[in-house]
Amino acid sequence: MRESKQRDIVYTVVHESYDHPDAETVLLRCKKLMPTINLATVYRNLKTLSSEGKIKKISLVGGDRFDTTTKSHAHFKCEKCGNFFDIIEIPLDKIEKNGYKGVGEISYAEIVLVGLCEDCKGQIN
Amino acid sequence: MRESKQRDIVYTVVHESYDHPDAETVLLRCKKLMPTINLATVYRNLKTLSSEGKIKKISLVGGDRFDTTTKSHAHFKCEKCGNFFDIIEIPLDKIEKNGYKGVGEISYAEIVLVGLCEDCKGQIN
DNA sequence: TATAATAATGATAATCATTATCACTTATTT
DNA sequence: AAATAAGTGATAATGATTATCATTATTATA
Repeated sequence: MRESKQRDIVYTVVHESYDHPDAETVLLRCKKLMPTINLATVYRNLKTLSSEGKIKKISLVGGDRFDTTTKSHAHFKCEKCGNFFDIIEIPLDKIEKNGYKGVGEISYAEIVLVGLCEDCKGQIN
Repeated sequence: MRESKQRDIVYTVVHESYDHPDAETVLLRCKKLMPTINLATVYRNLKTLSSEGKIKKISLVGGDRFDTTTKSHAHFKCEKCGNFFDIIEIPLDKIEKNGYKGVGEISYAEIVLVGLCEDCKGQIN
């Protein structure tokens, strides 16, 4: 694996974003740092960084999202406004590892809790 | 909402499948019951049934999957062989509902545990 | 029960996210 | 500094899903 300015930029952008951007958004933010950077390069590096474990990919309806929190944590999605954010880490052992038929070993959990965010719950409509 | 043989068939197929089929697989199974049924119709009805809450859509890398278990339950995906199945229901209250900043109300959880299935764990390689 | 109104279908084009290709550029090795 | 090959940019291709639209089928009503 060789160094590349583009890959560094993609990592920096994802690492400094706290809103779980999708690939298109990552591209836009990268362009502020390097206007010539290409969409394919962003996808390529999102994939590379993801398989290296340096960033985390969250598969979601409407496209993948990315963050850099390496610890296993859950995401919350508001059904109403679409707001999407982290919730504090859920320890894996809370989801008992044993007793599930067919499961050998759990390495990580993808947890998306869906409901209403505080703001939407407070609204009349 | 009017009745349609096609929608009934799509529902029946999803309901009687225990392997979380994707849209293409649902189409193939529907064709056994109605050879003229169309892919667009399958997609349309998967969406309709899903927003009605009659079937459940699981967003996953490599395309959406469907099942009819309405109760909140978790899915397990083997990293090695791709095997994908339900694990017994995880009660929502085990994931404490309170104390997460910004979360108003949780209606359901999408939980995918990723790891190795029993068979793959047992293998040498 | 025939007819009108309109929801659903089938066929297919369009869209959207993502991946593949390939000539060119750049980082690293010698 | 030249050789090697990984990485990039531009763009075509792919695969899943959605939109369009003429035709068909379901339901309400005369």
